[in-house]
Amino acid sequence: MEILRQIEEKWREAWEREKIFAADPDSNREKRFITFPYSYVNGPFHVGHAFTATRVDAYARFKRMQGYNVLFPWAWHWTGQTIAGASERVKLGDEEFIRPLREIDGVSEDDLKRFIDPAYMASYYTNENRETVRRAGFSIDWRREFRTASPTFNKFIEWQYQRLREKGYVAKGTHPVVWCPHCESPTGDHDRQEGVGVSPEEYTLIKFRIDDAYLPAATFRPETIYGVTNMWIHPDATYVKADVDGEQWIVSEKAAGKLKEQNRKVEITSRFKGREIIGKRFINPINDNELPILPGWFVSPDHATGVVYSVPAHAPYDWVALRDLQEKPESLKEFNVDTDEVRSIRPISMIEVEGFGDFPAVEIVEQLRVKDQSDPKAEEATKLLYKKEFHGGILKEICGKYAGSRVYEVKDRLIEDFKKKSIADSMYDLPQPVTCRCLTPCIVKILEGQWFLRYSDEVWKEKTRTALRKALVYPESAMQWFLNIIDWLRDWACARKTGLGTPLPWSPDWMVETLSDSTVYMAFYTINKHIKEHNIKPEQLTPLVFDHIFYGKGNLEGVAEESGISSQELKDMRREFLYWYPVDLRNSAKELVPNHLTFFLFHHTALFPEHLPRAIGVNGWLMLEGEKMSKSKGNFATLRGALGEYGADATRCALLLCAEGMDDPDWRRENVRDVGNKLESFYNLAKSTFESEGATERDHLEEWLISTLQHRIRKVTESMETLKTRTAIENAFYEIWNDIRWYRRRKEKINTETQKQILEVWTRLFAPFAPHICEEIWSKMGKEGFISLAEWPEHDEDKVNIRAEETEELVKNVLEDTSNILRATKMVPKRIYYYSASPWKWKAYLKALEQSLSKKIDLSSLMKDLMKDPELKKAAREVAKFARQIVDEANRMPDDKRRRELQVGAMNETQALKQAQHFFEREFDAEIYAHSEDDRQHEDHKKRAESARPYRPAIYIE
RNA sequence: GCGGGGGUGUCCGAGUUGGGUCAAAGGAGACAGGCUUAGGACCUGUUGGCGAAGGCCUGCGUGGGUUCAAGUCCCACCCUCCGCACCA
Repeated sequence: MEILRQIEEKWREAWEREKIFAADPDSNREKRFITFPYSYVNGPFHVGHAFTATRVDAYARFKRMQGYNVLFPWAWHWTGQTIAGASERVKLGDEEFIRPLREIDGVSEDDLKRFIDPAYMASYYTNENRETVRRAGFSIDWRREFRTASPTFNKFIEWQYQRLREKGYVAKGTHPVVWCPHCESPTGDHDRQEGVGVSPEEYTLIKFRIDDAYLPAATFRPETIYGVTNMWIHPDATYVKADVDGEQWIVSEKAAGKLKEQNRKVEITSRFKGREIIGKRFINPINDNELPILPGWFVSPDHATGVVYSVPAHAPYDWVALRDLQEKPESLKEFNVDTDEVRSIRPISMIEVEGFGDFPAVEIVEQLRVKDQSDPKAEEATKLLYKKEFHGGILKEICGKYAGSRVYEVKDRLIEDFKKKSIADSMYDLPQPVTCRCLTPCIVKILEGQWFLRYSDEVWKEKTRTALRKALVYPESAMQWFLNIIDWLRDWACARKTGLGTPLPWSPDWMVETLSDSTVYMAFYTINKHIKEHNIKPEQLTPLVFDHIFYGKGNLEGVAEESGISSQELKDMRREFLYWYPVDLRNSAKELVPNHLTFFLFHHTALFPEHLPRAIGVNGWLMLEGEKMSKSKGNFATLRGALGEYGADATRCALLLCAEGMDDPDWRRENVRDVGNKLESFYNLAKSTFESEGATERDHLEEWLISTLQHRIRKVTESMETLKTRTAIENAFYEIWNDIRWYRRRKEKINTETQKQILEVWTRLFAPFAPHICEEIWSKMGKEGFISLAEWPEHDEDKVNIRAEETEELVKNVLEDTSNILRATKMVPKRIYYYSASPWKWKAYLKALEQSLSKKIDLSSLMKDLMKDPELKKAAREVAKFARQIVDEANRMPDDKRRRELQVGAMNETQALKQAQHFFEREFDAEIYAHSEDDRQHEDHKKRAESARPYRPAIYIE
C-alpha cells in the first residue's frame, strides 16, 4: 500500500511539472472539450462528487490517449444562498450544524470562528477541495480555474444576462410563491419546518350572487356548478364583507388577508359570524336558481375563501352534511332556516360514472360507512370519488354545452369560459399547512416584478428539443426524461435578493440565482486562461468585448481600443473560444437533469446556437454502504478521506466499478479495500512480468491470448465511447486478468515475450482508470514519455485468430465434460482416453452448418445432400444416425457461431488434445490419451468412441 | 397524481435493442486446496438441485400469452428507487 502511495505522489508531481494536461488550441489536432459541473463549495468534496468526476476524468484520459487535444477544466461554485446560510448557522452557534464540520470535515476551531464570513468559508473549502481534486489525479488544466464570485466572471454573467434579456428570454413576471410573512422571502422546501413538498394550488372561485354582493365559493371542480343545491358556511367562523377589486365579496376573514397578498385590493367593510347569513338565499349564475345558505361545520375558514357550495350528488362531504341536517332538523333550530325546505333538498345528478348510479357520493358514503361530516372517512371518500369522476366521469345532459364530455377534457375550457363570463375568479392557497423554519405559518404570495427566464416559451422549448435530439445522450434512456423536462419546465425565477451572486446589470438590487449563472460558463474556461495570464481587469471585460470574442462582432481595433485589451489578446481569446467550443461532453449526476443540464441546453440554444453541446452524460447518485449519504447522520465519506485511506487509483477504480448508466453506485469500504489489494497484485504481476526472462516458445495459446485481447480492446473502447465506464474498467482490468490466468493455467512455460506484449496493451487500457500505477509500470517497462499521453490500443483484426479461439473452446469443453463425468460417477481416474470425431463426421457437420446458414434444415434434405458425397454414401447408415444428432444442433446454432465454425473448418482435434495432454494430466491427475475415433486403442472403447462429435470428443475413463 | 429508472442465483451486478452459444459474464461472500512463521494478503479450483458417463429437473418480480425455442417478444398486475421548482 505504501509503495502505491509513493508512486501516486511521484507521478502527480511529474504531470504537474511537465504540465501535460494544459491544453492549448492546436489546429493539427481535433479537440475534445470535456466538462464536469463545478461543485458547490459549502463543504468538502465527497465520494459522490468523485464518482461523477472520475467518470469525466477517465473519459478525458481515454480521449487524450486516442490522440485528441483534450481540455478538462475546473471551477468552483460560490454563488447562492447556501454558503450564506451555512455561515449564518455557524454564527448562531447551531451545534447540530457545527459538529459535522468539526468531526467530518476536520475544520479547526480557529477556522470555524472565521466561518461567520461566508467568503472565508467558501475560500476555505475551495482550497481544501482543490488539493483533494489534485490528489485524485484528475487531468485538469488548472490555468483556467475560477470561482463564480470573481469579478471577471461576474462580467461574463452580466454579458450573458444582458444578451438574454435583449433576445427576450428574460422578462419580468408575476408568480405565486409560498411565502413567510416574517422572513419576507419565499420559503423553499429546505427552509420549512412543516409542509415539505407543498406548493400553491389554484382554486376556482364561483361567484354566487347574494343581494348586492358575491359569495365566491372555492373549488377544484367548477364543473359541478350544474349540481348545486345550497351553500355551506361555517356558522361560528368570522366572515367579512369586503370590497375586492371593486366588487363586494363575502369571504372568511382569513381569506381576505390572503387575497391581499395575491395582488387584490381588499377593503373590509364589515365583520360578522357566519350564522348571520345562514338562511339567506343566493343565485346560481348558471341557471338563476335561488338556493339557501346552510350551516356546514366541516367548512374550514382557513381554507381558500371559507365559502363552499354544495353538490350532494357528487361530493361526499356535501351529501353527509346535508344528511346530517335532514336527520337532525333540531340542529337547524338556532338558524333562520326552513326545515321543510332542507328536507326537500334532493341531490342533482350531473356526472355519469361507470360503476355508479345517479348519486355516486351517496353510494360511496354508504360503502365507506361515513358517519357524519366530522368523520375522517369523508376525506377518503372525497379523494376516491374525485379521482374516479375526473378520469372516468362524463357530464350529463344538464351541463348544457359541456354535456357528453369527459371531465378531464373539459375542465380547463370550462374554467376559461366561466372566467370570461365573470362567473368565476380564482385564488391560490396551500392544500396543507406550511410552516417556515422560523415557525411562522406560510401563505401564498403573488410576487410581482420578479425576473424570470422564460422557459415556458414554446419557441425556445422547441429549439432546445432540437438541440437535445442532435446531441448524444448517455445513457440513451435519459433522452426521454430530458424531453419530458423540457415540456414541463415553466418560467424560472432567475434572480434573488439574498446570498452571493452577480447583480443583474439592469437592476442591481437583484442577483442572478445560482442555477441561472451556471449555464454557459464553459465558454468562460476557454478565455479565462488569457484573462489570468494578461491580468485583464474586470472593467475591461465590457459586453462588447464578449460580443467580439464569442460572436466576432465589432471591429477588432475598435474593441481593443475601447477596452484596453490588446488586439492580439482579443484575437487569441476569440481563437481559443472558436477552437474549444462547443462542449463535447458534459456529465453530471441525474439530480441535475431537471434543472442544470436542461438549463444548460436552453441557454446554449439562446446564446450559442452555432455551438450546441455534442453530448450529455448522466449517472446515478452515490449511496454509502447502501444508505443515502447524509452529513448530519454521519453517513458521509469525503474524497480526501478515501484518498488517504485507499489511495487515488483504488478509489477511482472502486468508484467506477460501482455502477454505470443511471444506476446508483453503492460505495462500500470493503469493496474499496479489495480493489486496493487487487491493484497491488496487478502491480506485482506486472513487475514480475517485465523483470522475468523466460521461454519464448509459441503455440496456439499465445495466439489465443493475443486474439482474445483484441476483443477486450474493442469492448473497452466501445464502452468508453458511450461512457459505460463500469463495463470498460471491468473488461480492462478483470477480464484481461482472467484471460492471463487461463493462459497461465494452461501453459507450462510462460512465454515472457507475449506476456510483456500483453502487459504493454493492458496497462494502456487500464491507464484512464488507474493512471498512477500505470505510469509506473509504463516507465518500468522502459517506455518513453507518459502513459497518459501514450497511444490508445487499437483492435487489430489481423491478430484475431478464430482457429486458436475455437481450439481453446474445444479444450474448455473437454475439461468441463470430463469434470462432469467424474462428478457424476465419482470416479478417481487412472487413464482418460479422448477420441475425436472422424473426418467424415466433420464433413457432414460442416455441410449441415453450411446448409443451415440460409434456411432451416431437415433430416431428409440434409441426407440427400450428404449422399451426393461418395465417401459418405459408403457409410450411409452411420451417416444417417449422425445426421439425426446434428440437425437440431445446426438449426439452433446462432448465426455468428455458425460462421465462425465454418471459417475454422475441420479441426485436427486429436492434435489439439495431444497438445493439451499435460494440461489435462495436471488437472485430472491421470494419464491422458488422445486419438481419433477411427484409431481407438482398445476394442471395448468402441461404443463410446463412436459417440464422438465435432467439438465434443468422446471420453472414456478408467 | 405525473414523469423517469429498476425488479436476475447467498449478496452486488451483466445479459433484455436484433428470442437460440444462458444454469445465466464479472465481482463479493462461502467452501476446498496451495503458498507462507502467520495472515482479513496472494495463487488455484468449487459454489441451484439431482445424477454410477458428458445428462436431466427447477429457475431470471407475479399471472397469462406468442414461438420448435423466452431472462430476452406481447398483455395485465404487483413491488421499489428517484425527480416534481424560487433550491443546490
